[in-house]
Amino acid sequence: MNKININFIAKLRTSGLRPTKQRLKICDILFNREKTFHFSINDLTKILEIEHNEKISLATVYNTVHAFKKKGYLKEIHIGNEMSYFDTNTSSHHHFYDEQTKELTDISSNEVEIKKIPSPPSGKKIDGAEVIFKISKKI
Amino acid sequence: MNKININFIAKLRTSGLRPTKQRLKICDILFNREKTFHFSINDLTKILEIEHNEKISLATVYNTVHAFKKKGYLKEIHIGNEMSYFDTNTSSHHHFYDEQTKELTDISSNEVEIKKIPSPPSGKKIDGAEVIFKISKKI
DNA sequence: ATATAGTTTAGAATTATTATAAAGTATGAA
DNA sequence: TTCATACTTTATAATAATTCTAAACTATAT
Repeated sequence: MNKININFIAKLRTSGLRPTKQRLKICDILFNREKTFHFSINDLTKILEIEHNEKISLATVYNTVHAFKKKGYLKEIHIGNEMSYFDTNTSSHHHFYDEQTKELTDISSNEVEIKKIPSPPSGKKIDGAEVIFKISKKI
Repeated sequence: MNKININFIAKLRTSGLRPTKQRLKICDILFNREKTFHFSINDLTKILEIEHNEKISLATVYNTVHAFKKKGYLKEIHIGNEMSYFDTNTSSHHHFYDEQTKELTDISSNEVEIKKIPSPPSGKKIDGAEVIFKISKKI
């Protein structure tokens, strides 16, 4: 039980989530990283099983990830044709998406500037913009 | 068998797709429209069954839509958390996405201008950019 | 300690999509 | 025309991602 885990315990408690050992383990995997992390539920389950030798029920992995998303600790991304991806970088940012490798890379918000913004449909307001730059191998 | 259908027959033939009655019916629904059309396989199946009283096998609807996509007559879009959506507007363009109603609206390419473009990862080239403007009801 | 509300779990259910393999059909050649 | 053949359609089964369910478990406040 290190300092980092104590922080997670506090973080979860203030969010109204009980700091169970499953949630703490998942926190450890997701948030003890230098770089932001893009993952699917399947990725996370594999990491838990193989790298950490933890057998957390699949339903719990879903529950936890969705709880973290609801609390704003994760962001859900929908790109590509497959399943849901989650991103530990919850700030507004953009992505490179490699259609060949299906790989996602973050682009920080200040690297993109949208000059001309369309006016929203009447009665609607724009909450944000996300750009996906499709990339492929240079030939 | 009107003029429009004859055009579809020619179009399909030149694509190497046989103009079957199922494909022609789907062409009629998708492409005889003023505005571009965003739909899921489920939407299209419902339209076929209810509005046109056609019972085309679900597998055929999938096959046809994917064949049309491969030929470049449809574009697949991945936004929101659900299933695949297809767009009859295959030109490069952007979207408004209403997170409350899950509704998609087209934005033509010339209404958006990206000023600052990030440099792609090494060895990769940028093929295109798509912007999703998230909108919600004005309060 | 203990009651209670929040959590985890295995397994079933649901939903979207793809695969299969048999029956049907468009097409070009004879 | 007729016929062979390759392409299509179809119902059904299979797969895959996700959600539901209800019973067992556990953190927490009293």
